[in-house]
Amino acid sequence: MTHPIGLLASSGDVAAGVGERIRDSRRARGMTQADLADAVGVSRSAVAQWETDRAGQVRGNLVRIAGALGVSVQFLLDGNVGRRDGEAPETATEMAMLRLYRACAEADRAFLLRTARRLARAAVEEGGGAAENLDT
Amino acid sequence: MTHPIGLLASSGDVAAGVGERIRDSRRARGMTQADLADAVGVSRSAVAQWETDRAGQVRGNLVRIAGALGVSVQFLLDGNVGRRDGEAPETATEMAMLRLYRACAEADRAFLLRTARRLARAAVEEGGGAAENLDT
DNA sequence: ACAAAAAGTTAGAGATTATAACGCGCGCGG
DNA sequence: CCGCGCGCGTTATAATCTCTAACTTTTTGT
Repeated sequence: MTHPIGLLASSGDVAAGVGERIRDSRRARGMTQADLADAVGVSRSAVAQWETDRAGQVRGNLVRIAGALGVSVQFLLDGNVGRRDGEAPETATEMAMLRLYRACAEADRAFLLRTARRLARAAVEEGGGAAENLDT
Repeated sequence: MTHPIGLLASSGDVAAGVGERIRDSRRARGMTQADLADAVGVSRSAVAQWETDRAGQVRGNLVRIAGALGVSVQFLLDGNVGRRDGEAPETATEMAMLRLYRACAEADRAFLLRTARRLARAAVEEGGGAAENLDT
């Protein structure tokens, strides 16, 4: 039942080094802590705590911080290391499936999804394996 | 002009709709709330609360959630505002369709295609829209 | 229709964060 | 030399938010 999913982004602290990147980005823009605090809408000491990793996570302010600093949230969190692109349709029939799906009416799309889900499930169970076929 | 990304996160509530995207992405992978909860390491109800926007922000789990769902944090937060709308679909339901289609057995895939084609054709005729290329 | 699984909801405990206040170090002018 | 402003780090406290557990409702499958 338990799925060891930690293969992708598991090891250690996920948000390690966030403060450092915040500080670097801030200085890069020539802002003081007070400036950033003002831009984000928090107190100056809050910024100081972010940058010293005293506040493990930065709550919802992350998005505003990224906005004020002109960087992406992804960069603040990961440092832009583990860039992983989503998957795109590969074969022609898959693209066709997609096009048809888009052309359907809302209700029909729902129907298609449910049908597909049932069929897929059946296939998975038939194949004997767990749900690994639906991964990545 | 030195704002590569800063322009995106400028307006209003930044984290609106996070829950919806989490739920869509989860379903796209054919996971239950319990599965995602297991993968992230929290309780099932926590996931339910994320998806219903009851827990305003998702704290540091966002990174783990994104990892378990195979999407980027940026997508969960911003919804990938600037995505290309050409052929590559990253919307959750479309990805779901694709994923399920792939998981189906050969015969079932053919069946899905036929069904989709029929429904799509009906929709086109109904909506009076220009008949696009639904072949292939 | 019925049973089971999945999802939604609530109350409460626990943990985390923002704020305010204080201290430290540095540069500058009188 | 001393005081002053400035930028920054740190601590204690109050407020906030999130997670867990248990229950209810909805959906799914036979």
